[in-house]
Amino acid sequence: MTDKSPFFISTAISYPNGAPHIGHAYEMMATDSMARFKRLDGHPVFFITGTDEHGQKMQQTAEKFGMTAAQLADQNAPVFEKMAKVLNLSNDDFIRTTQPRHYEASKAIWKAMEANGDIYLDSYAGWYSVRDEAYYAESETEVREDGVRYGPQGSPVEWTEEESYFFRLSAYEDKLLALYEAQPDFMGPSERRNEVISFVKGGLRDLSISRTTFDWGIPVPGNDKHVMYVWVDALTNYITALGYPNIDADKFKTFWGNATHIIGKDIIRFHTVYWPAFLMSAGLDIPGRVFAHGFLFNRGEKMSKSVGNVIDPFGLIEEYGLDQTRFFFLREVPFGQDGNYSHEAIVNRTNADLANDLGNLASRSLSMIAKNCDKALPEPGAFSTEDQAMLDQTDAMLEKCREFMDKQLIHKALETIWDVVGEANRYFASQEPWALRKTDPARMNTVLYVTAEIIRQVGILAQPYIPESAEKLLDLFALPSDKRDFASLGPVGRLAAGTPIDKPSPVFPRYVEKTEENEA
RNA sequence: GGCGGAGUAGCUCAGUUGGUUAGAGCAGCGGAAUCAUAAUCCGCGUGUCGGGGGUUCAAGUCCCUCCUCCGCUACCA
Repeated sequence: MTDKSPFFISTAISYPNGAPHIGHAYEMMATDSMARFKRLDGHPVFFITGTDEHGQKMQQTAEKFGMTAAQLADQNAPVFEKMAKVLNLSNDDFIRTTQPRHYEASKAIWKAMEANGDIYLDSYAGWYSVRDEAYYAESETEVREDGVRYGPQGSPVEWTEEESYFFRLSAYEDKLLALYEAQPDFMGPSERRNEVISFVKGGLRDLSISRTTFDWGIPVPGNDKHVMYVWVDALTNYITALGYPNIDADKFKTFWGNATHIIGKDIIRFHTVYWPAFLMSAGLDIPGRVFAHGFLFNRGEKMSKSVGNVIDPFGLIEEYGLDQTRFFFLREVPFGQDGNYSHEAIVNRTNADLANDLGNLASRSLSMIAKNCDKALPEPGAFSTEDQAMLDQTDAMLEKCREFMDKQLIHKALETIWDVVGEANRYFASQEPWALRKTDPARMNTVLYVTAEIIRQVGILAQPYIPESAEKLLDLFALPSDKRDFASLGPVGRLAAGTPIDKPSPVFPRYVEKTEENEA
């Protein structure tokens, strides 16, 4: 109600040298919930995701399939775009780094860094890992029994010598440390801070930012023999979306300056060291927050193609339902930590929280209204202590959720909402409206009214996480679309007596195990 | 090797500045109810709070030490 500042948020862009996996989907779902939350809370929001299509890995993968890198990108990027749609993302743009606008932005930031005296030409020789896209010192590598030399990440390296442009990262050590000091919330979760700080304190070497050994990338301005290092290119996508280099346009002025980047914990260094250094060099504002989420494991095991336990997001959604999938990962996994997936866990969690606790509460209370109150929300009497306590807890949800979401604690926000759902079930059972029907209909009306009001607010607050189901839930009250944002939460938006309520249709189906009996 | 984090009920975790019988959710067991999506509500845990030692009237909560796991980082044959 107070702060309505513009909000820019991004996922990392995905590398489409293969099919999307659950990790990509997870990041998208989580970021989407934050974008939706801010929108419903009255902020202008710009939310982007996309694909990072350049680099040697793309080129090599493409060669394996006998196609060009561009063809591979054109084949795979749309799958990621489709996934965003299937996940019901509310993204305002989808950046592909092969788009002309992105070439323009990348060349512009390069020139800006160059104009600032931070780019110089030198040469680089060393052990290079194609998979890691990185050079390693000889001491970091080892020759294994198979006669092949491997880098610290376990990927093969080869001796490479090339002319390369360098970014004067070493000049930014103090500035970065000052940034971390001045902006304690610059990165999260907080455990990551020390790691990054000690890395920077350990001394920064200038960064090689161009390649000549392949050509699938954005040409370096003024020297076509070089393509940009894929991370210069990739990070720039965030401002491409805002129309960079046109920094005087409204879009850029409105949304750049306090960005929130949601990323995986594996790429935190690129986002908390390189990216702010690039931005400082180019004279642009630094993001407000970089938050790294954890990895998802399949029954405690890392997912990998060789183990064959990779989860296909499309299949997951088909099996359990979109909102069930969204809810499970956002509620079950503390955001920022690693998480676990299993069939039992998702069935338990979604059946218990969605179908049983919320769905059934809506069903039993609204059914009673439809049957006993002339299909309209009854007029409540004076609120009892129990009624008022219940409403107070409900009205207090927004404030708590807001605080949690500002810190990317998605699971805590959901916990707050579902605490109310649990309390509402206890309230409903203890008030026994079905018994009051005969003994005290007026009191029954009050209990049903209070319960309906709780469901209204839960529905509104659940929209960022389970948009489709929340919409259906609110439809049960025929709530107008302009009464569904967070400004309608709390006492100001109380349901009006007389609101028509039909016999409710189920919003959250239970997941029933497939057995041979059920199949037949 | 260094730095940091973690080790609490079957599972996932809470446990403020040390203080009554260590908590929640889920799973499990028993009961109630029948408005409801066989959903809901109530009751039920002999947990060495990783091991050992110490400080204290009092420690999961502080100190020392050891073990295990994880992250970052360094290095040596």
